[in-house]
Amino acid sequence: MARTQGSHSDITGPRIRTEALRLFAQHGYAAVSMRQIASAVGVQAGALYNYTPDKQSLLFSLMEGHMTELLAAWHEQEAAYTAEASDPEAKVLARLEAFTRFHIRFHLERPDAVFIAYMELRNLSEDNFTAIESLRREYENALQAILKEGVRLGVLHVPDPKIATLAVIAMLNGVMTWYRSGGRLSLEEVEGIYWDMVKKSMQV
Amino acid sequence: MARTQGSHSDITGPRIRTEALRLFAQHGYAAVSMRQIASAVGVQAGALYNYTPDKQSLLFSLMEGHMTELLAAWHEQEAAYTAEASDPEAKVLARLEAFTRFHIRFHLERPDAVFIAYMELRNLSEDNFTAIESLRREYENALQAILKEGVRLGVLHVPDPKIATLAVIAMLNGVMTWYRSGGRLSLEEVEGIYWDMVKKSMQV
DNA sequence: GTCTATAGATGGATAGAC
DNA sequence: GTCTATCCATCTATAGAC
Repeated sequence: MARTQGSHSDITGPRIRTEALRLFAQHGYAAVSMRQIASAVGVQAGALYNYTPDKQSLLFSLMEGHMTELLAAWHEQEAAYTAEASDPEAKVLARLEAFTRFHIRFHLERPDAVFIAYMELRNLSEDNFTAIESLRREYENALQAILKEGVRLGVLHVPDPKIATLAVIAMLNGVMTWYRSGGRLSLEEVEGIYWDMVKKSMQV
Repeated sequence: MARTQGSHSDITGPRIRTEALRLFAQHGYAAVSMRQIASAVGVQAGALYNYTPDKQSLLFSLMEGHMTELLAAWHEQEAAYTAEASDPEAKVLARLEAFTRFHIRFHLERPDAVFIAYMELRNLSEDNFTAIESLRREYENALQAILKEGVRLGVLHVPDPKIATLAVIAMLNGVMTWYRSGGRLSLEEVEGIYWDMVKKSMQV
């Protein structure tokens, strides 16, 4: 994968992120060397340091980018769905369904980023960890707000909103351990099956 | 943690496993050195090789031990619970509840082992990976059999038993990300909340 | 069974030429 | 911006003394 010597700032930057993401997801951050990443990109190890001050910053940047994208995508999606429904009761259920389907779709589209965002938390420095945890909590709070609203309106039965939030997200995350596109079930069917379980698990 | 030179076969062996488990869970297999493990145990790195041929075997042994314990404990538990109920319909629901409560309890008692069994799969050699995956599938099949039986008897509604199995296990595993003993909720309460969700998510 | 010492490999990161 | 070369730390695993 050797490349002619010269300047390639525009393509090398993104390529480093792509390959690092893939390798970190496959082997784990600690098990991947800068030389491996460089080799996958087609440059020498030294060249990586034109794009990241060190390995830790590269990991953090990947995780932060993912979490930021996730939050932005959800806020956009939520706004779209919420506008449709009529009364508050239907609206909160529509938001819950929207969250369920959005979460599955978004995460299945980026299995590597999701994997890293969860598995590599312990390899973040203290400050970096705090920052990522804060973004994660923000996302969880989005779902928790829906559940609380549902309880308030009497359309959901949730003994403990915090636990239910984490339980739902954990359940939905499970889809990534087995789903392969082109398999037995379409994405639409998978979303439907999970939405059925989520909805029923909180029935009044 | 220096220790007087001499023979300590009986205590060093288990101590190595305990400390390796803890360190692997905390920092990840690839990020933990044999020297760190040795230091935690109170011996020099060379001494570890009296107990394991290499680092990889140590990881595998920990994971295999955990999975074997899990299966043995469930088989024992299942037999006990199943005997109680009367008709087949009540029996299958009792088994599902038993599985739910057992899974939560067993996993909360060994957070480190569980964490490793899930997170370090990618650091296993090919053969070792196959062996652990086989044990994991065996455990999943135990739950899947319950769900299928429930469907057959008409007491459970499950669009896809395989997916439902993985969804339930994923949801229950989520408890480990937040539960701390001595916290707001007792283990009994937590089990109850999750059982409520599991049961309802499969209601006919 | 544990120690000390070390071989041999590999890691992150930097310096300086082009 | 990338390369080559390299420093220095650290790693796994082994050898041999006790």
